Amino acid sequence: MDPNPSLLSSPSRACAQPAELCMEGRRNPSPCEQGRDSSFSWNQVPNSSLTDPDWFGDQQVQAKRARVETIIRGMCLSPNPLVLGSVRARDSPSCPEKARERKRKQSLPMQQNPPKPGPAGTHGSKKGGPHVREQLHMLKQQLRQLQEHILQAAESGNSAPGAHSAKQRNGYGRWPWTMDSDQQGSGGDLSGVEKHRVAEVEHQPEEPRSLSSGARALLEILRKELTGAVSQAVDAVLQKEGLNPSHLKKAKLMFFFTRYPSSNLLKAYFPDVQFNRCITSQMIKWFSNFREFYYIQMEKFARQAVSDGIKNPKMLLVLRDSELFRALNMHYNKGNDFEVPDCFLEVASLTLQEFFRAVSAGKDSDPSWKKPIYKIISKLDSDIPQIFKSSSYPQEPFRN
DNA sequence: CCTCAACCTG
DNA sequence: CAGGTTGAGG
Repeated sequence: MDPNPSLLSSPSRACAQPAELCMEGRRNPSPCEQGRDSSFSWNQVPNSSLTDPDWFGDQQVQAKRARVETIIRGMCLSPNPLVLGSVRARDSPSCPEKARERKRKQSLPMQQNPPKPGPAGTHGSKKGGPHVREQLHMLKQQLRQLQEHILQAAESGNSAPGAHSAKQRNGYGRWPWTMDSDQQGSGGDLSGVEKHRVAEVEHQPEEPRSLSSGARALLEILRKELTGAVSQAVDAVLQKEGLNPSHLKKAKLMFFFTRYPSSNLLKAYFPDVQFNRCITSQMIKWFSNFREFYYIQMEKFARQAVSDGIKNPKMLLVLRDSELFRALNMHYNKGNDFEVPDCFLEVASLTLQEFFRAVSAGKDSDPSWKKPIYKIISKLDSDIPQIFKSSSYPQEPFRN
């Protein structure tokens, strides 16, 4: 119940004691208290940062989306979706669930009998993408079911002659209405356009009626259904496919609050990610890399301070106009579209001071001299603002 | 054994 | 940033 969270004495001290120093560059009285129920000043976040139209420029995501859509369209047109294999191909390296191959094998001595006839060097079967393939297959089936339903509906609820011709032309894997929508749109972008298209259809009061109103209404419904299905499919596939650039960006921002996130925490803050071993360890790895950069910078600047003849560690503060801050901000908040929380500056200052103390005391002769520092810093994680729990944060801050 | 984090490398 | 390696710890 202590209102003053007692995480070590250090963290608070960093800013509480040398008030004179802190005052220099600090703009606000530390908003990020470490208390359990600390209230984060999120709402006051940067009006300025919201003006950036390219906030988390999701061009990569869009590109990816376009690819997926192309694939899905391919599924519609080709009964033999070989295309699937090339789906993910490049960017994200697949994570072949490190098949723990128990090497105790060899109950048979000598003669290595590699049952794998495969070409040397290639990993047997698993070379295909991760789960994307399965997912696409599922989606394909779903679309197929939809097709069936549609046909059934068409047969039962419609006596118009026009409908029959449509049904007859509907060969395996060929859907007339998909052609139709392909024709009116620009080839590439489905999703974005798609939704508008649906809206258009809905509001279109009347079209030239060459078909019975029943048939026409049905077709419209069908089109709606299909576009909806495709849209969902795209989203599903996209969700994929593991971690995307916006996830990375979000993770970097989260680093301002937590240097040592637990996997549970990550799960809580990335609700749109389906965690499995690979994804989890990849994210953990991200933070590991973040820390690496962070500590390297700290050490670098600490040594600099030492060689500059600085004596009092308290003199070392990471302020928003410092070089160190620029380096860190550049790394974790490149677009500078996020306001770095003060709690991070405090932790950074403390880290810097710890490195300074260690180096100036010659502790760095010990191979594991950093360990104690890591231990200290690992206890200084702050709570992460709830907004981060939104899957769409910081994406589309202006959604509606 | 297995996991995790630091470390090193590309 | 991802891979691979290593050493500490459960």
